[in-house]
Amino acid sequence: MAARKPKPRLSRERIVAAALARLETEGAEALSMRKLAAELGVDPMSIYYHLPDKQALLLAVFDLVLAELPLPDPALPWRDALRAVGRQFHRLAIAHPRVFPLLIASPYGTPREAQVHQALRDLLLRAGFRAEDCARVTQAIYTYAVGVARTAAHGLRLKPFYEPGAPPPPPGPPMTADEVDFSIELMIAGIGAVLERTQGKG
Amino acid sequence: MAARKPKPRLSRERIVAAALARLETEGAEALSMRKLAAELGVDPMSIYYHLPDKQALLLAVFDLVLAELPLPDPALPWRDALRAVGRQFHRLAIAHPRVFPLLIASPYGTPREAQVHQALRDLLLRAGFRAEDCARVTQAIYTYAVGVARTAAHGLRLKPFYEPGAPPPPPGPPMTADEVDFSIELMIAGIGAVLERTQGKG
DNA sequence: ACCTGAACACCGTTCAAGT
DNA sequence: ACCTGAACACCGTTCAAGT
Repeated sequence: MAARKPKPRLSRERIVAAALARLETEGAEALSMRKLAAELGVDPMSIYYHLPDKQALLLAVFDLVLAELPLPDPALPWRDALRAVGRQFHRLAIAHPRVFPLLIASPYGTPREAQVHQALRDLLLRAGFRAEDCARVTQAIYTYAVGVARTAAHGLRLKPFYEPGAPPPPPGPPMTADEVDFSIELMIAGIGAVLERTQGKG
Repeated sequence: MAARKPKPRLSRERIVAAALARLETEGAEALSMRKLAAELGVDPMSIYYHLPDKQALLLAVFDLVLAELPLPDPALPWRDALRAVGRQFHRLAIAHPRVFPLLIASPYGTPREAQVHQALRDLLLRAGFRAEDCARVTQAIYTYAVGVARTAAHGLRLKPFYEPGAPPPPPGPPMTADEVDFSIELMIAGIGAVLERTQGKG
């Protein structure tokens, strides 16, 4: 008779995937190296053979999630390309409401994050805007995306003040598609206005 | 001879102030109930008489910091009022680079946060915009502020990838005043454009 | 009313060892 | 090469007790 748990061998991939799954379903405080190991049917220290420490594990999870974000389409006019990326990002933030708050709180960047950033900058450069404007606009977009990530996860979150006994609040209500579209158009209008101001473009 | 440490009696205020100071100087991971108690020259459990738990302590710290943010001036035209609040918020975020990442990662709101939110909404209402636009614009502003809080604390933070041995990165480089002003003008231009679109206002 | 101290159920990680 | 297990130095918090 075969073993009930096939124990398909540990690997970096399997660990990171399990960490992501656990994070999504149980929340951040449930993600400990020990519980994760237990779930994988393995000694806590086994994880450390594949990843140096918990911080590295978290960053691997972040990068896995960000890999789902498509890069802006260089064939599209910049407004359309930005709108598409904005919507995709919102979709992702809604899909991973436990991951993004951790991601934006982290002081470390991930490779994928840098890649997306670069792609946005290239998009604006190709649209013909001045290089220093592109850098600043990209920064503004990035800044806004951070905010979307949190708002998507927690909503406006003005009401539920903390009460010691109470269970942690559910991840919602998320930003609606309408609200995000409103925000995106607001940003695009702002970018257009600022860029027209420094050069006759649009 | 008087005691060397006067031990000026424990109080909620003293605890919260010490927590904020510790957070700023030593970073988040150095803020444990035990270390805080040691610094206050007191048994760890003494803190629990004044505050229910660590989460409540953190929220008290957040509210203390946010109390420094002045409300928008109702006498000013909305663009000027928003610009002033934006700059103040950036100044605050720069001044508390260890606090804001925790604040924006938290799922709980604080009373002061709700108060600021309400004041922004009132400002836009008084400016004569439609109520539902005001709500959405306020949400966009809030969303952007969250991003500013993180960018101010960590910068764009695309480069320093995590290395296991290395010490945690310093809190900077912060967003510069120029970059923030660029962002603020971008947002104001966007708000103006969106609002003009739904009604003939400016 | 305000503070203490032992105890409990956890953490992440080091280090030497096993296969 | 890959995994284990004991051990260390921590956590936040409960609970009964002291003043």
